[in-house]
Amino acid sequence: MSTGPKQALYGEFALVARALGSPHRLEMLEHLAQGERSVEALAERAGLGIANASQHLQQLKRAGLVGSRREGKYVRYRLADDSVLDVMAALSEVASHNLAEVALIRQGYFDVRDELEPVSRDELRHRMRDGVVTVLDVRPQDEFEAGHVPGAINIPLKDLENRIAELSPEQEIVAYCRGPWCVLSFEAVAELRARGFTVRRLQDGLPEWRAAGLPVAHA
Amino acid sequence: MSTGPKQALYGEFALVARALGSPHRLEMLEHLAQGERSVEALAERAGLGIANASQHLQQLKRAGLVGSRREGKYVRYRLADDSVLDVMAALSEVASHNLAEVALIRQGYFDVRDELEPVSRDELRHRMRDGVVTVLDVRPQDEFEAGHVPGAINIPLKDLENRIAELSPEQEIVAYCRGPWCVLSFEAVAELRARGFTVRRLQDGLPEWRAAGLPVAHA
DNA sequence: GTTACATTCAATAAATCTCTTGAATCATTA
DNA sequence: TAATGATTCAAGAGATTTATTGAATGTAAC
Repeated sequence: MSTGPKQALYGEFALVARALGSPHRLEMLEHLAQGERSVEALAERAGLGIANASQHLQQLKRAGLVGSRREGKYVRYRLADDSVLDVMAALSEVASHNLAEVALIRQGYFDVRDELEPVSRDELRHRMRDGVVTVLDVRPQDEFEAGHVPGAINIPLKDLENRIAELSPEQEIVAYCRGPWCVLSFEAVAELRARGFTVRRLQDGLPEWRAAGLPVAHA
Repeated sequence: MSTGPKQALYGEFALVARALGSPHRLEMLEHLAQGERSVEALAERAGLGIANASQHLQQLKRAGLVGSRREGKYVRYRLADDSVLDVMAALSEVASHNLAEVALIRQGYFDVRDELEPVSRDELRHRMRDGVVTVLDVRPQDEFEAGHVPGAINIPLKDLENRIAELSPEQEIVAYCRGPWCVLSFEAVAELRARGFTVRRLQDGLPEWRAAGLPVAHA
């Protein structure tokens, strides 16, 4: 009595959820959201062995979360489609609302609660049109070059301290990075605030900006 | 070198996803989306032992997906908040887009592809206002009484064959049930179509209707 | 208080998942 | 053709998850 279509659907959905249920795989997905990546690149980012990373990727593939194509010696993996971004964002929402640990981690960057509030994509577009905001992309340079918010300047987080002179203290700054989970922008905001800048985070990151149909500049 | 805030966040998100990664737990969540339920009721629905169901529920609780309160001898579990509905819907989206098995199961109910297209909540509201549609709730009676789309009539799927005379063959019917995964409405649509009715499914189910801020009628 | 009942806890075996290792495959380059 | 490099396959040890069982806890009814 167990295997009607209902049970079959539950089984398929559970397969997808289980594929999302590993920190390493989530980290790989977040990087894949920035663009195509080889197995080797993903393995290095996630701190995994090549064979291990390959197995994780195949699990993601079986769950329909990623696709791959061979390009010469390399196999390039990519996110299956934008609905994967949606499920990642939904996961982040649930965890942020209902897990005290997540709220604590996020708040750990700031003294004042209000500073956590992100800027919406719409609001940022209006401010950009009025020219009253500096958009700061704190991702590594290669990710910036593969696509970024038009008009944004790129200072990777680890260079921020050295290159802080490039930022004008008079204009409000909006920082963004990879997506709703990416802590780079949290750290950037915390550091810049400590130096007296007016900074906020953009809601989510570049992948969601692109998925919302907004323009993306390429270097 | 492994436990920065980034890794901690991945770990929390993975905890949530793992909790979603079991067919039994997903089935319990779908029932909890209809309203509060005791451990016993959930165990019976999912075909589990009491102790086993209790453990699954505690796993959901640790992941922040459900809450509970004691009411006399019973412990009533409930969905933590509406963001849980979002993540369930997002899971359904990914699976439907990217897993051939899911598409096959869904299409298994129909001959013609177009009949799969659901009616959006907005479209249904307009048709209801014009009085040109019968809204059919195919969930069991107790779930209907706990809350339903105003004006809907309740014929549980298993009674549909006997009570088919209650439906007017002239008016279009829109059927709904528990949510994006619920196959009751699929089966109802298939059966009614076979008998010459004009039927479509509502997008998602009652929990999503309520979460969208639309009115809900009680008993 | 004692009894009955719903739920949780604790302990265990079976199943599944993860990571490592070394060999196999597939496409490029010499 | 041989050699190299990227990825996948296959097998096994270790850790985690699941379902079962029986005992413990907490609440309501007698």
